[in-house]
Amino acid sequence: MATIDTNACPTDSDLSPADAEAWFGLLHAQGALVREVDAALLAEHRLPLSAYELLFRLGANPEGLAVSELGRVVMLSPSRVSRVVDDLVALGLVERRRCDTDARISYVGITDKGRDAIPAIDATFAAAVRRHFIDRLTRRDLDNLVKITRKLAAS
Amino acid sequence: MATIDTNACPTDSDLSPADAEAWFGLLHAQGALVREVDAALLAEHRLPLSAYELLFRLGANPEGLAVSELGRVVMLSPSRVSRVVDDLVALGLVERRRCDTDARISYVGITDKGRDAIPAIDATFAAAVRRHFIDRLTRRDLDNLVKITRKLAAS
DNA sequence: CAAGATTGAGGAGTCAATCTTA
DNA sequence: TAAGATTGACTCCTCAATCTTG
Repeated sequence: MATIDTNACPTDSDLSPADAEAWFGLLHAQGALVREVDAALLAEHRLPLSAYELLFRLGANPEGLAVSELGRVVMLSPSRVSRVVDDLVALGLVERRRCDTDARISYVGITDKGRDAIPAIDATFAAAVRRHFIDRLTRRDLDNLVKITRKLAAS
Repeated sequence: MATIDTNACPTDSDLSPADAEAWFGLLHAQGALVREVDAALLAEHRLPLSAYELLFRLGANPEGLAVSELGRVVMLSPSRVSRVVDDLVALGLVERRRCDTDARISYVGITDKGRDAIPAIDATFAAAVRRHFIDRLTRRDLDNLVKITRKLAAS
């Protein structure tokens, strides 16, 4: 309903109605998507999406990642990463490790407990993403989306 | 860089690498997009993107919209709308109007000052959206995106 | 009681300032 | 001095509780 209203209202913007629909459509669809997946993770594991993404990246990098590297990978500021890591450390899923060659760096690595926890969390994540995103689109749609987001990322 | 790392790392997720790239690619590209447009609006008019969108919808509805309607159109909670409206009222761009037939409803309408302010604000918005989004894609990409977001919105 | 709007509390995220080490 | 991490103060946003009116 809201979406139809939004799209049906060809505003006075400098943007053409088609361009405006592309922008607001993306904005709103993606907002709804993130809300759904975040809510599923929160409900089943009390972890927000950003904590999941951090944990997931650390699972793929057992040697650990510096806070700033982690921030680049998940697109979060160092300060936010630092606080999410605090939370994950409190849960025992992750640990901070000293760097021998440069004491300024704080490596973050997954713990055994964290590694054990990943499959269940990932199942929740994957189910939500499939249900609200993947399964609603064709393979062709997804390919197009990847092409588009790659173009946008090349800035 | 960050994007390439992200995409190049074919995680252990239940999601296929292609599906994961579509999800995270969309997540990250859209996050960056919103940041850019929001920053432009903030820098040039001291208004966040959500205030712009409210103002813009009200410009297209001179008779005014109820707070809850406005929330549906811009995809914000009623409480958030209420506070953004506070800010816009303080700036004199918008006003609250009583509803004669149902005193529970608070209509929000644009003021003359608000109407006068729209063109400059919209120019900033449109320029930012073009620069970071529209101009980076082909017409075909945008059509595909609209098709995709429509499918996603039909939930 | 239910619906619309507002307020309070709190989560998620940022930037700027600070602390430590190179 | 500058780089990496953390902390403080702030914004944006939501949910739950409250107030008012139907």
